[in-house]
Amino acid sequence: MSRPVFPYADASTLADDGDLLRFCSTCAFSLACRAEGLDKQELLDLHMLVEHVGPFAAGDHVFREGEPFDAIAAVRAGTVKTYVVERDGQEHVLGFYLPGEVIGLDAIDGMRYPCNAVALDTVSLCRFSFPRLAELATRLPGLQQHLFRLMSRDIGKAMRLAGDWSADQRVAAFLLGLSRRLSARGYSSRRFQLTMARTDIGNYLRLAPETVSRVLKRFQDDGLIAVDRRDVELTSVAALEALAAPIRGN
Amino acid sequence: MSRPVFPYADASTLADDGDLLRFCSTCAFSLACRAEGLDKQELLDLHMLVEHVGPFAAGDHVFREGEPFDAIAAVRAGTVKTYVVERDGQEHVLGFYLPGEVIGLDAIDGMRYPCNAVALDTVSLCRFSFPRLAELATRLPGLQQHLFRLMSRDIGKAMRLAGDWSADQRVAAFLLGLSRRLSARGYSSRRFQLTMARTDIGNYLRLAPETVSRVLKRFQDDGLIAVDRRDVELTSVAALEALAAPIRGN
DNA sequence: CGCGGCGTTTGATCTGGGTCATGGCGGCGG
DNA sequence: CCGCCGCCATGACCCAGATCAAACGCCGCG
Repeated sequence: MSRPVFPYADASTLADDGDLLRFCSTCAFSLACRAEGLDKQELLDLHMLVEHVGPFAAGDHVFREGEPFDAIAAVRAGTVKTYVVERDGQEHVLGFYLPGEVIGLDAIDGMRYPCNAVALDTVSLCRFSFPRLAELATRLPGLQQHLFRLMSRDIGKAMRLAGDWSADQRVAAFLLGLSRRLSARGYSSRRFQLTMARTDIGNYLRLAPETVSRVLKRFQDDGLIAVDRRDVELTSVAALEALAAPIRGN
Repeated sequence: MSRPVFPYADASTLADDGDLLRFCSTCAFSLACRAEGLDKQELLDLHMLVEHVGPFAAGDHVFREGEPFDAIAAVRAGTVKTYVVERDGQEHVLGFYLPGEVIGLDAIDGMRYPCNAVALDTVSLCRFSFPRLAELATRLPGLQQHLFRLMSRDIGKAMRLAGDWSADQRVAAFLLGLSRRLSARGYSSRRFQLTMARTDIGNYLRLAPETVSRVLKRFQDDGLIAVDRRDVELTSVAALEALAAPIRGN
């Protein structure tokens, strides 16, 4: 989490709202805050405390379990995986974070990162010092509200994953979740790459990697998807949604 | 959530810190804020927006899924269960909330309660209007920080429950979690009552109620606990902790 | 171009816990 | 005091998915 840093020293030179919007879109986090009603000056204040860090190469760690917490980060590009290692050496994947999503929120309580975060491909981040962000949030109610929403959303998401769903339901919900999240960031919702290994998917969904393979194979045989290695195409979103329906959201 | 209301109209009459502490202890929420560094005046501000609601009788609903969200609540006495009902009628327990714990945080994102909350015994609550609480939090950094921590903690808790633990591990962690949370509020950590039915425990831990029964029986045969109907005594905390170790926290 | 390793696929077998069925027990109302 | 009803316990059986085992590509490297 300490890397080449490119703070927005020139933030005050923006000319008009068009500039501002383009400026914001480099970091999804502030875009979301814009939706919460922050005005131009407030967004500039927010951007003054962003550090762009990265790129991280696949396999690089963004932070490690136990390190002191000082910042949350929004993914700007790439995929981040968070995980813990059980005492028996078993890896336990907590989440995958795509562009626009925020990592580190679970570290606020405890003031240490409770898990490891690793880049799955080439990753760039927007880093926000949390003390400074919290301080700013006392002056910008929209920012505070955005933080509350983000955290509230993560609570709901984690609770949903905890259900006792079947392997089919889990995999279908996982694929649809990726699809939805990618399309929200402008990528195709039908075709995309799995940036993570089958083993990672299994460790995330609490399934053996063999089971993930088998389910994907069966989905393909049944015409729900087309898989080739890490490339996926959803060929029957409706059927997937029927399977995943009970796990709303994700 | 609309019930007899007893706002703290007389908050400003407190004489000294002893009074204040006793005053705070009626609501664990503000006690925790006190630890975050709120001073006397700030605590009084906080108390001005508390509403004591209840009592609710066993089976009464505190709120229902889909209702508009306007307030979070700290449990003052009793146990609250939150749950959702799947489309197939299956009940899915999301959590049990003991005195001092806060319900409704998962409703901030979405502005509607995403689940039902029901009293398992006689329940009293401290209700905090969320818009007013958020507004106050912009003026009291310690309060904001406390809210961030609470939500961060819930994220971690939900993620831990999502692991693929064995029935023994789940039940052991559940018992220890209750023990720890109860003792934090001054109750015995060795002997306590299960305020929820076996079915509820199963729906929370993703186990069939029969499995809960069997595991409790085996724990008793192995000398880890003594169970009689809803009364439990932990007779070998060490052994339980060895089982539950991987599920740290709870 | 051949080699080696890892991620993945596929098949065979095993098992933890779910499901179904039955029976006991304690509490409450009549 | 009796009988009903909901919760709990216990046994028999079954199945989804884990585990074990083996072979197959894809890819980087010498």
